Amino acid sequence: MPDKFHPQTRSAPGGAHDATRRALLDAGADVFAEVGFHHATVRDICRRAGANVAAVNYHFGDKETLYAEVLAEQSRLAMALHPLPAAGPDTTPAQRLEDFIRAFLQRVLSAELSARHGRMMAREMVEPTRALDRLVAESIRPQSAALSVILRDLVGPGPSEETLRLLGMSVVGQILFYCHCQPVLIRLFPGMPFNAERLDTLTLHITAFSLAAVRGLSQPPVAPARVPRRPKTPSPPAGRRRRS
Amino acid sequence: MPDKFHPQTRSAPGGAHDATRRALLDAGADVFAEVGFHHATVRDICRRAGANVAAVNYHFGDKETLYAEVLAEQSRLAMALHPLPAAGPDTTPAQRLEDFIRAFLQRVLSAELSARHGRMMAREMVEPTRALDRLVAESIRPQSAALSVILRDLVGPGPSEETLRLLGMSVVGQILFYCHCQPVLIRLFPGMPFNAERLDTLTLHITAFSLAAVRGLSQPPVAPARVPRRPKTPSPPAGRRRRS
DNA sequence: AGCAGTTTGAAACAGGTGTTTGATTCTGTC
DNA sequence: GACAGAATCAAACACCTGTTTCAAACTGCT
Repeated sequence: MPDKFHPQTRSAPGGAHDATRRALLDAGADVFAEVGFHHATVRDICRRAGANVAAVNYHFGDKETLYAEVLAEQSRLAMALHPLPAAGPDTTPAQRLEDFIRAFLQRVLSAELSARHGRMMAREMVEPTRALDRLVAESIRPQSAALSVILRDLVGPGPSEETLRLLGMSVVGQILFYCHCQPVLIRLFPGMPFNAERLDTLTLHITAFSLAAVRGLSQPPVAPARVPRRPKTPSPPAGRRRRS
Repeated sequence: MPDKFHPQTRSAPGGAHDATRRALLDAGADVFAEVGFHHATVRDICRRAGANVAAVNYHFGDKETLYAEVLAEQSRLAMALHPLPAAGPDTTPAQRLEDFIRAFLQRVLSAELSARHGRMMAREMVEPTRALDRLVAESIRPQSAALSVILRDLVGPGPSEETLRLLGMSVVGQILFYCHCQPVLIRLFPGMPFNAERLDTLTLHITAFSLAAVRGLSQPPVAPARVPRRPKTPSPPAGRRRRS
């Protein structure tokens, strides 16, 4: 009466049949990354996989399960291909921050993976599926924790956890910008790629920017030219309404 | 033989009929922001607008034109409600940067507008429609230029245009993070809102972070502890492949 | 009131979607 | 070689989508 059994349920890995299963995962990765979950049609995926329309439902139960499987696999793949380099005891926090930023950028922009992981994540931000909860638990939260450790080493014991979170988001925000805003970047600076080609430039810039920021914030009163308080209009819509 | 005339083509603004046209724009804004262009159904929009299914096609020609109109209007609205405060000659660059960041955050997170503009922009990043070109030309490019002017005043004439662009993207990346990554933030830090409520916190943090960064980068050789070069493994896939 | 033009409404259309079906082929095992 | 189970296939199903149709209601004139 409930769902039927689908092959993926049987965890038996030695199955001889799963050539089409693999083909579906690969085709699915391409299609989902290109057009997103809802634009993707199982007919298209099956065509590219050289399989029948019924293949998705036979091997995965439904389209959404295939999607979740693809997303998880792409995430594992990106993480395996571009892991955070192990830090020795002599590795400075600054170097570890650069490593973190470079690995993160590689994972989301990587040309080898056609930036599939980054694109799928960006889509997941805009219309989250059930797969996101798993991804946050298994991948994002550990990364967030790793970044917090690095930042803590940089800023010392002073700043609160809350401050540390904000610092982390400033770093990650810079990274993800190049992943999430490609359509605008292409239109705003045409002919100037902000993708895997420029990975090193971006890594070094974001690292330098963030390090300067963190160091500047850690030793607060450097204040070369304290801004002279101006009238300060905190009410936003007060601006310029007076043309009648 | 070609398209029929649709009311919006006639620019006559005084028309008495456009109550349903307005209702469609309003309902469309809600629905498009909530579920995105492709998930949105004209039936749903029309139901909320208290109009017939045919209303969208009658008043706008098709769904995509309605969408473009809604997007443009929301953009204008966000810009009008949270304009960049005019800067007097005595306004410091630092203050102008804060103004820019606050206005930007307000536009994308604003509760008054239910963050509609920000959400629609985020979706546009993931699956751009034709409406994006217009938006870049009319709204994003001017904003980008305004930010560049502020940053130029902060860093002086030294840094290249290219560097200025990177600085700008670091600032905007931090801002948009809170707009684009809400689904992750909610899961990662539940019960801790990173939305309009915390607008002031976010503004001050991003401003302080960016100012510290820009100042640190402008006077390069502060270098309190130059990182000692470590072996530096640049080849990413060298990791751990050896299990046979 | 009468009438042309505009605007609505219910219903239908045409096309695409994920999924299911049931027969057919393949595969490994006795 | 026979046979059970797994895997594939073409076809159909059920549903939802944007859009069209065309008659009915409404509107502002004269």
